[in-house]
Amino acid sequence: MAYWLMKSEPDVFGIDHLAERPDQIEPWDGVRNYQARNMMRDQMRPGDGVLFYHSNCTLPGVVGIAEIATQSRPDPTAFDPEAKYFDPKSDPDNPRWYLVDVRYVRHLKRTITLAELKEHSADLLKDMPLVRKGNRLSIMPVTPEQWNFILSLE
DNA sequence: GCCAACGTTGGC
DNA sequence: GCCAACGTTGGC
Repeated sequence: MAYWLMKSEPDVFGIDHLAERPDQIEPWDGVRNYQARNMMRDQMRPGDGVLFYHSNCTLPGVVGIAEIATQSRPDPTAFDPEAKYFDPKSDPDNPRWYLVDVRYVRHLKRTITLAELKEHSADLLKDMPLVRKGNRLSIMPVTPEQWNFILSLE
């Protein structure tokens, strides 16, 4: 079982939206970055743990825990000309983009802020892309050590 | 294959 | 709203 961190903008789709979904599950569509795609397509497995991160907001940070609910499958929004993330270069016979379903587990008791996590960017979290300047990766692997450490801050 | 231009992310 | 950092695109 592996661990991940997944970013989302709370104004668009935050942890509260996930918790309020029927079955508390949501397809993680719209990812259009190859590194992030490869992780979803090739490495994520049902049951993997997810740190749910809020980005582009007043208090960026880890706000909850989710889990991977399904194996990856092609992202249908890439084939839909009406969809925001339509990609004419993605062919149903040879899909370019993939998604997994994400299931809500729980809110954290408080937000573990990016500022707090950055305090550990020289030691415990030094290999985590999240705490590096200019990082834009929306999905990243988390080691068991990082997972345990971050949640110990709760 | 190089690289400038462009668009997006996301903290602040 | 600003802007640094970065990924992608497309001309050559």
